[in-house]
Amino acid sequence: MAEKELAATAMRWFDENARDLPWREPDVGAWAILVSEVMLQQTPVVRVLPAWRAWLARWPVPAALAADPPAEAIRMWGRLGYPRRALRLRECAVAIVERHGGQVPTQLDELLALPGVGTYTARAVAAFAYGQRHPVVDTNVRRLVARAVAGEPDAGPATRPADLVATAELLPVEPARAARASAAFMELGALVCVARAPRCVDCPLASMCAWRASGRTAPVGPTRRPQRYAGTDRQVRGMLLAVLRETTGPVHRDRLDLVWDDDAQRARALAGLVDDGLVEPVGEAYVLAGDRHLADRRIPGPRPAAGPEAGVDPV
DNA sequence: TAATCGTGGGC
DNA sequence: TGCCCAAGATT
Repeated sequence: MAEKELAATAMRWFDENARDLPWREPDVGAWAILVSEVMLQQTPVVRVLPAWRAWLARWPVPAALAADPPAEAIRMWGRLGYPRRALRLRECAVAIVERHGGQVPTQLDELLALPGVGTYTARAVAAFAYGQRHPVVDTNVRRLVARAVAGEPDAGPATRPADLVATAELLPVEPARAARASAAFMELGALVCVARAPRCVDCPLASMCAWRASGRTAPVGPTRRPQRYAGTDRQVRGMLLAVLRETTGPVHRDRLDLVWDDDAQRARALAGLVDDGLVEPVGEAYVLAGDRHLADRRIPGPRPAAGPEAGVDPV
């Protein structure tokens, strides 16, 4: 009972307060929605907006992206973070061309089988692009349901099957309305029922919120967060990739040496980038994956190559 | 299950 | 300033 009421109230609020996001326009196709969902994985909306427009202007259909080398996708990804997503999105485009005739598949299991598409993204596409009735559970929805329904101050660290079940029970029966309810829950979680300082004063669900009814109990223990960034391999990877991204053609390793002092850590980070398929070694230099054809460009380095360069020959 | 994987803005 | 956090996926 209260469940239906929750969705109905959230949707009424959504009618008046939804942000004007371009991927919510009615004529937006499944590919554009899929691209937005991947970009929005752990990346704020404001940073995604321009990247999404540029990406779709260049690759309006999956086949277009599939036809370009990974390096182009990595560059276009810019500074959105987690560049493996760019790689996977391109692999995703390849899979869509090979397995689905260039059309984003409609079935949940087919979507889940795509590279870089997990529990959340598959359901988001099925619901928002195709109007199917699936629970769409992201961090916002989990937090909102944990508070409003379970009366807890926060959700657990990862999405579990039980989260999908709990959210599914809140959704209206009619598929299109269910999808809209999911969007409304997400928006409420993103704008009102936020993590740090929830704005219960502005929340339409306040009167039916279990957490608020309990007096907004505090979290039990300090939720551990091993998130540090400074000095990690992640930071070094980011700095190395930034240099490669902004350079056309091979970057000599002596140049990459300038990026980070710790030899062992720098080597580890670089090896990781190669291992992930983001970067390729070319002789004594490195390029973004798929840019080996630029190896005949002059490689900036202190020592001009004498004789035929080892390892530069195309395979 | 928990760790890993970028980046930048807000407080 | 340093920490928290943002529409997760993968191993």
